[in-house]
Parts: sequence; C-alpha cells; structure tokens
Amino acid sequence: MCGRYASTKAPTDLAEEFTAVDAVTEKAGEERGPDYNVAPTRDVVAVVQRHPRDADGTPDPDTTERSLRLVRWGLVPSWAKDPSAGARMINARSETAAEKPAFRRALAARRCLLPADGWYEWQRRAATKDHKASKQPYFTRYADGRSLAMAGLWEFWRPKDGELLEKYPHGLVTATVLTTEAVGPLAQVHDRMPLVLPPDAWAAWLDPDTDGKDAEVARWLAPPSPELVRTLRIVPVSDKVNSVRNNSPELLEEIDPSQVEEPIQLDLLS
DNA sequence: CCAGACGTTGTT
DNA sequence: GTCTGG
DNA sequence: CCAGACGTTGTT
DNA sequence: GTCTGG
Repeated sequence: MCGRYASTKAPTDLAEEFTAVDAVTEKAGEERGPDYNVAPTRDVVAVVQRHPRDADGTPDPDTTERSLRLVRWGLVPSWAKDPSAGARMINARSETAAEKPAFRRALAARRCLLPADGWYEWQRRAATKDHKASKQPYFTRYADGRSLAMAGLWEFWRPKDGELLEKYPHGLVTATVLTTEAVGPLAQVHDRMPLVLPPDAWAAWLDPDTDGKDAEVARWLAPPSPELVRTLRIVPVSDKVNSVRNNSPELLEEIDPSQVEEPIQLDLLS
C-alpha cells in the first residue's frame, strides 16, 4: 500500500519532469519546500490534465492542459457530509475502484499522478520468544533519481452551508493513491504497493476524455512490469520516519542492514 | 419504499 | 480496542 | 501509514 | 449521488 511518502522536489522541477504548467508556485507566489515525510491529510502536488475553462467556467473541448496543483491527501467523495471521511480514503484498490461508490466517478473522469521521490513501507514482524514485535520501515525509489508517478484519483468536495461552509469557503480538492499487488522483491516487505506508472502510461492515464473502462486506462490498472520494478531500489531506513513530526533528509538514507532484524533478501528475486 | 453505507489495511 | 490527527 | 488520545465543565 | 439491505 502507500501510507507515507517523500516529495522533496520543487514544483518548478516537477513541472519540467511531467511536462506540466506549474500552477502551484504561481498560486502560492513562492516555491514549496521539500517534504521528507508526507502523511495522509497533508497537501500534496498532483499532476492533472483538464480542458481549459473560460471565465464562465465552460470547458474548451478541443484542447487540454496538463498542470500541477495542490490537493489534500485523503479522498473526500463529493457527497460526503463532512470532510473527515477523507482521512481513511488514502488508498483505493486498483482491482475494485471502478465499482466502489467512493471512487468510481473519480476513476472515470479525474485520474491524476502523484509525484514522489519514493514511498515508505513498514515490514511488521510478530513477537517470538527470541524477538520483540517490530516495525521496520523501508524506502523505495527509482535508482536513477527520477520521480515516481503514483497513479491517483482526485475529487472536489463542497460544503452545503453552515460552519463547514465558513471553514471551507472554496471547498476541498482531495486525492487518493491507487494500490496494486506488490511485485517481485517488494513483496518481501508488504503484499501491496502504490500503482507506479511508467512515463509511457502518463498520457493515456491523464486523458480526461476516456473513462475507467477504456482499454488504454484498464491496461495500466495492473501491477507494474518486472522491468519497471528492476529499476527500483529498496533500502531499510531509520524508524524516525514513524513519527510525522520528524522531517529531514536523513529519513531517506539507508541504515546499516546489520541493524535490521531479518533484512529482506534482494538477491533472491532481483 | 426508506435508511444507511459509501474504504483499506492488518491482525487474529 | 478504536478513532483522530498529522 | 504511525502516534497518541480516549472527557466534561466552568472560568478566563 | 447511488447502491444495498431490510
């Protein structure tokens, strides 16, 4: 699955990597700082592709524009009475999202990419007579430093009236990370992983004029290829990442494997 | 018909 | 044990 | 995802 | 909003 990740690149750089307009820096008026420990409910950068709208809000059917925008992690369905529902909708299973009421509309019309340096996964081990129960975090990224493109869905939520309208006068834009079955060596840590899309999938995935049943979209709703997985590197990291209060470059650094109980055996499968 | 849910993960 | 907040 | 709280009242 | 359960 994916419940924590790192996003340290400036939107101006992400805009180049994803061939997108950087609406994030434009809107904020300043560059966004690095986040080594992105947690659910935090604002994250998303890549979306939409038909440009005129002053009246009418979309132009003939063109699309790819842009970066900030969204809150944890999808709040448009019909939710209260945005707290989003806190638990941080992931959507790629196998079932098309049927789930909370996700089907977004899968049909609002797919996005969530750029990441990499994601964290915790390997749990039950207590035995020799070992205490433990939770060892691992960090997975491309070996060459490219950004991962995690497949996501996004949604717009607007309060009807009352206190919530005062609190969220412009509504909320939220997103979820699609998950899939873990592939190859990654399965040693956990049985699920984020749906990582290779660059040649991006255009079809972001196309606002195809729905979730389109063959080109369905094609990418599957675990990443072994070829893609071979370009990833997975390393054990400090359990300082466990606390969302910690946020520094050292969270991404490999720790000495001799400090890790039962470290995963990458040579078995890679 | 109305009421109530609408999600994933891990653990046992 | 279960929910909320980050 | 993990960490941390888990409660009400009255008063300032 | 839309589906499921009663």
